[in-house]
Amino acid sequence: MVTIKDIAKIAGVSPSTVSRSLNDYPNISKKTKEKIKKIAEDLGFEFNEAARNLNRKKTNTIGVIIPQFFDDMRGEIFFANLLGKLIREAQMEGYHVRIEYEIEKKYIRKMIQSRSVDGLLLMNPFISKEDVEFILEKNFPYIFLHYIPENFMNTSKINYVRTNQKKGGYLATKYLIEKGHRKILTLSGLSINYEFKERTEGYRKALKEAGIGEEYILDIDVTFESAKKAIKKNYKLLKELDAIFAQTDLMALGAIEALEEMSLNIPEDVSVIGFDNIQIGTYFKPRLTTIEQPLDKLAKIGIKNIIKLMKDDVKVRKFIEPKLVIRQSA
Amino acid sequence: MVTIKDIAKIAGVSPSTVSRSLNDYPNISKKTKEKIKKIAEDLGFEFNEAARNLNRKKTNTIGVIIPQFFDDMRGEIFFANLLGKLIREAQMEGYHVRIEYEIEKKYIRKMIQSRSVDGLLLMNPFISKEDVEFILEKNFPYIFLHYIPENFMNTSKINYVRTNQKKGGYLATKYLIEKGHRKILTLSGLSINYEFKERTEGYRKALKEAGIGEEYILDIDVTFESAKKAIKKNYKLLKELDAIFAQTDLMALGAIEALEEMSLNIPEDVSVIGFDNIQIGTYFKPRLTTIEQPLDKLAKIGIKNIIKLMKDDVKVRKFIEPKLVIRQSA
DNA sequence: CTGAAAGCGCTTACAG
DNA sequence: CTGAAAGCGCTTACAG
Repeated sequence: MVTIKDIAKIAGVSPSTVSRSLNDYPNISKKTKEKIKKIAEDLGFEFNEAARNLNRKKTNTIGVIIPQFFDDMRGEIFFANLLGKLIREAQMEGYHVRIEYEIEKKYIRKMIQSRSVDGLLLMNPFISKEDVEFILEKNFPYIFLHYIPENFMNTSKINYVRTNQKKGGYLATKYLIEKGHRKILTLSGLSINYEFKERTEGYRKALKEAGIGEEYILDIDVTFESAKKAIKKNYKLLKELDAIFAQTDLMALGAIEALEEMSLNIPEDVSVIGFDNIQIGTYFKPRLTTIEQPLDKLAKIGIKNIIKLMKDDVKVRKFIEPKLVIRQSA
Repeated sequence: MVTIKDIAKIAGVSPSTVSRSLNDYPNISKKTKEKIKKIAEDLGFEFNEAARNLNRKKTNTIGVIIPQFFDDMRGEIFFANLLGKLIREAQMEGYHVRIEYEIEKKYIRKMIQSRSVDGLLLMNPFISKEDVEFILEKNFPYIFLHYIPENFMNTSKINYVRTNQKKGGYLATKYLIEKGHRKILTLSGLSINYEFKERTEGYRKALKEAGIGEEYILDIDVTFESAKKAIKKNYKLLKELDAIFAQTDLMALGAIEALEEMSLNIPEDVSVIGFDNIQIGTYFKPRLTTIEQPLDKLAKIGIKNIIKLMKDDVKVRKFIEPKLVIRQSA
């Protein structure tokens, strides 16, 4: 492997000069700088990353902690290549990304103490209190991405970048109301995660604004199958309804399948709106109307801000606005 | 940050002894070893990664090069969380993974020369000849994962882990034949990538084995839309056919939508089989019969073998066997 | 069983 | 504009 020492020897200068030249320091004569760059180029020299990191006390890499359920069904489909987007954004800013599951209790601690990363994007809702407190106490640069652990929801001093879930629920419900629907069922997963509570809050807010008194909330598993089952089971209730707000697209698809098997037409008999905007919705018939959580923005804003935070110790509290995507199902 | 020097001072020993203790060298008295471990634990000590990497001349990380089209539609859907699987497998083996797009011409070279990674999993079919030759010449540990660049297809000295595409095409076609079909159309993407050529070879092999003379091959874009269009356009041809082997699931779904719009029933009038086994196929009606490319195996075998190769300089040439998944569409 | 010393490949304050 | 020297935090051959 070629080092700056090798180059120094060939060029007849000191290693310091080589370092300065290759790093484009100002106080180096054009002549030697060019000579040295030429030699480095010819030899295919690249700085040894470990040596640099050790000396500079930074790694130019952003740690990303992903949740265990990331490769479950829901994760797989919803997070469609979020990792790819994070990698791309980081690379565009000149950083690397170190994506990991938190495989042991003190894993995050370890990443920090070993100085493996310069900052942390935390995407795990189940991150332990101890871990978070450690990060806070060390004043280590971090941002909660997409999720906030529930016990920190109400703390004001937390950094985050996440979708405005309540707004999403509100948009979905308001759209249905504007279409003339009054009896609107929402399929939620209240017991699973607070984001469903927030979506439901949005649902309520829209109903209230429209002066609609009746709520229909079903708290179920957030899967295709359980949505399908729930719709079939509540056959009677359904007769009175005119629209469904499913709080994930997969639930929406399950609901639609149930409705079709009951010979109901969508959206003529019942309108259905989903949440997430997974790509599948594009291929299903009827094409799914839904609320988009813009993952590319999540990635871009997350990366940009953790980098800013690594430099300046600013506060980062950003909401990403969800978007109504109108297609055929509602 | 706490270092072994700090621990040494507290324990009243030399840094060497601390290093040896924490690394569990045999020739250290139980007593001091335990004492030192206790102190390290109390202080929350972790080895500085950069220092270790510099000294040991390795990083414990595997580089993964992903293709630019990774976040295109096809990539997004087909590669469903392949990255997550790679990360998980690597972590289970005690390694990190550095996933990157090849953003500039000599990026791979740079990763090698800067000693950022110990080995490379190459997943880009468009990797340049120069890059590959550089890797080969440096004798740097690498494996082609899933793809092999076309100009190296016929070289015998290449390391790879990939799905047996020909076998996949064969299995799909053979299944259709066994179901009694004779006039089988295949929707391929011959001009896009050699993997489609291989699937088509498999198709041909199965036909030949069954003594079927007629081939129906459509070379189109491998998208939902173009498959749909192709089917509609070839309406006449279709009247004679009894089955379709679409070489991606998305094409299968496009074909199905076209057939349904033409009031044909699946599988009664026309059987359709796909390729990939993307998750969407599970939710569509009719549920998609398809050929699975087992991505979890790809990840696991890829990671396991690059690690082996980093240690031993063995040859790695592994095919992953695709699997027939029978559901409803054929 | 333990320590002193050299070295991994850089960067940079200091001196000239 | 350039060099010698110290230091980043480890590991390990050598000596005892």
